Amino acid sequence: MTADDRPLILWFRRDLRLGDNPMLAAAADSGRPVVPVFVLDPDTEALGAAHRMRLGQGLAVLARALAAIGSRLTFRRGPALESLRVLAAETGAGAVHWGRLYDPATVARDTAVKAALHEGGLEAESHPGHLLREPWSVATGQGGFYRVFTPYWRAIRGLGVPDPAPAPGALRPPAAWPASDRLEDWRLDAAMNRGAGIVAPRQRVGEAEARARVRGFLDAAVEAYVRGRDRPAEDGTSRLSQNLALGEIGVREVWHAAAQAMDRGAAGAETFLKELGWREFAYHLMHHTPHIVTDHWRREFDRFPWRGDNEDAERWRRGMTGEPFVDAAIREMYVTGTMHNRARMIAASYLTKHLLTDWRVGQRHFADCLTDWDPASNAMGWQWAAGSGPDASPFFRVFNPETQAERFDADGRYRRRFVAELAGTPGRDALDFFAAVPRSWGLRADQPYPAPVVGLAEGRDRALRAFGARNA
DNA sequence: TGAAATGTTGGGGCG
DNA sequence: ACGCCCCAACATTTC
Repeated sequence: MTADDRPLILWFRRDLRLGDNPMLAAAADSGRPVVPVFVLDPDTEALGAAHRMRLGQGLAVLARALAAIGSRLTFRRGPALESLRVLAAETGAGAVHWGRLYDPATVARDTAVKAALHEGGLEAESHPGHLLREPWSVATGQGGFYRVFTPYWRAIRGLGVPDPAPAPGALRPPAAWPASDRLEDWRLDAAMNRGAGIVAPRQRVGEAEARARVRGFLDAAVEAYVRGRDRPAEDGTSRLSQNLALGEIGVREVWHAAAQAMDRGAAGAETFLKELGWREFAYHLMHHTPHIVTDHWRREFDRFPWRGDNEDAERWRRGMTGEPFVDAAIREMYVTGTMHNRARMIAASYLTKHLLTDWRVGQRHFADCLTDWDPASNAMGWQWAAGSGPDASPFFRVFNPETQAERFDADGRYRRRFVAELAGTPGRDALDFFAAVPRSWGLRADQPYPAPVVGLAEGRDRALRAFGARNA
């Protein structure tokens, strides 16, 4: 039997890179013609506006990177299975390969796609690469899964991580390139409205930029990471989340680079590796308990008297709670597309505790506004903040935004950077907030800063009473 | 990867 | 010299 020489379709999803990409390495090794494709699937691409825009930026850069090695990214729109079948028929492809994803909706879709492709006589193969390890490959001594981060971390810390595969120097083209949509015609930034023009230029897009950032971070900021990562006014974090979310850089490559930095004595490298461990833990949890994405992980919170969406939550969404650290956090998100980790904890604690609002209200809003949105990290983070998650902050652990500001933004630089009303002469970022948000909100930089939605002591007491009532 | 209330301790001022 | 009070600093408990 001769080797199959029919083209191989490479279905790109959240792995917009050439290096450290097992699917791509396998395709290059096969020697077969390769047809790279991205399918905009209406069923599963009901994405938040910011992430959707950011996806468009990533796809444009990936298309150029593929062109540079003599290949071409084909854009198709429609249900994934149908689109892949049609493309296979058009190109005479015998196989579809893709990089595995782990959120419940995508797993369900991909399982069905794989079965149907097999049934249609096509080879269908999924590859790892989005994570350091497959979520099911880590188990406790009892054979179960981990519910607490520290033992999980101890378990994976010493395990080997596969070496990154090098980027292929070339991909064999098919006899003829299939027709493609024009990416620009998809208008992936349309849902962001005014925000697109503010957020887009602030993104670090693509594999080359991500890799440069890894190098820069591991050469400098990582030394002060243990403290610096908690100070949102400083450039003390890796800021790689937007790239990891879209797979613009492989997490395994980042892991090895950080491990090397640790070996040469870089102070914060171990702490940074641990953050990659948190991402991994989020996926481990999402695999074993998929309901973490939609329901309280601890079912007893089903009886908690959460407020659904409400006017206070709307003020939170608008960055107008009157609580400076919280508003700075929200406004940072509108302007930059991301939010500092410390700020996320504070904003989330404030919404779920001081405003007693269901964490899913915040989860949805973050999913709509973050360019680095990730289904596992977003769900775990919100449930952690709300107290309803595994290894979570207990519900009665209520962040005081003013105390937090004292500790992590003592000179007020972060708050003034994003809250124009608090700055004598507001800077670019503070003013851009007003340019990014909908005109219908009627916000202006020269209006007085609002009074707090709720007193800190009052909000805290209300949350603690609600928690007490739940237990009664 | 809290915060606030409450408890304990020990030094110094003072009669 | 001694007890008493005050209070800061720290520790523990509670939510």
